[in-house]
Amino acid sequence: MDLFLSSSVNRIDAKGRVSVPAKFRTILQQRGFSELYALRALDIPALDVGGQDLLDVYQKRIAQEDPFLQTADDMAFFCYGDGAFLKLDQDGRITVSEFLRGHTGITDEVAFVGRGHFFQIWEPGRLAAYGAEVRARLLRLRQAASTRADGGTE
Amino acid sequence: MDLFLSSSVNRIDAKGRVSVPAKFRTILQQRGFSELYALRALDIPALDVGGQDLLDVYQKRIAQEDPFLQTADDMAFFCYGDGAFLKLDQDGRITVSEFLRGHTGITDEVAFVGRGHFFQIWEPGRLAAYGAEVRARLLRLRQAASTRADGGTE
DNA sequence: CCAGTTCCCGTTGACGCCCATATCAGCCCA
DNA sequence: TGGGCTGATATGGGCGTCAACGGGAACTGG
Repeated sequence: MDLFLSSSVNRIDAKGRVSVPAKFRTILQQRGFSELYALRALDIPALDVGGQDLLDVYQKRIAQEDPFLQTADDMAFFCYGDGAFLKLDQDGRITVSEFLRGHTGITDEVAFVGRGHFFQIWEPGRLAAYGAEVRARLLRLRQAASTRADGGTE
Repeated sequence: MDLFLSSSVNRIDAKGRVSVPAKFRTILQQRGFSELYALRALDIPALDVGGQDLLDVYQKRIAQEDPFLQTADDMAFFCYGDGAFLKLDQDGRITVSEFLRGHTGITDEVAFVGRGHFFQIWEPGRLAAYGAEVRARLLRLRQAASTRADGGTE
């Protein structure tokens, strides 16, 4: 299976390194990437991480915009300025730089979360809080739907 | 018959493994799956488990949503982030990770419950409590219906 | 020369692979 | 009808492999 799926938490060592889960590394290797592209997510304290293919997606999106308009400028600023390459060492670890810590609040542990064609990096506590939010929203969606179907018996 | 049906309880051994019921394994093998896809259920302390086909169902559902809206994001987060692959060992066992224990409250025994095209994993005690709830709800429904049919004997 | 980084090695614990045993159900045969 | 045989299943445990992790040593750029 070549999808990023499931989540796990790894510890940061004294040198500021953390192991990327082996499952995720395997997927990246299959696609031929030895470097990760990381991007600060817009509205959550997390980073979207993937191979160069993730960057390509954004670049193609930007190419569609009119270069004279502000949107193109904003997008480019976002994806280059708020992005970074993370190098994997021989043991499959990355160094947790200030770039990562600042946006996520990461201190000594990192949560890796699969998102399908990419994955995310979180501070474990914040991830748990966000996960609860998401579940609450989905549950409301579901209840709204079943209430309509029932005709309101609950 | 290729439906997940009936329930059974198996014990977790000292290494944290538990046998998946042979009937369920047979069904999965017939469909050609050697890996299970497990997903934390939204409103109950159980996991929905199936083959990759179960994941496909969710992916198709997500594909219907506008990828730029929050709902699509929530759904993807739920099905990838709150999901995991469970690998069967050669004896048809899975290891009960923290991923399973946290959401279900499982400690030393696991209840497997058939649900048709997938099955569920429960902590036996909670399953019994939930079963009682469900029966009570169905009973009320039935009584309400027969009361109305009687012409309002209240 | 120093700080940060990269390479490399050893340790530890978790997990997968393999085999052994117990329990049970179905079955055959007397 | 009853008793033993047989095969399948659940369960226990030994052992090798690998991932996560810690730390020493070399390297590099300022």
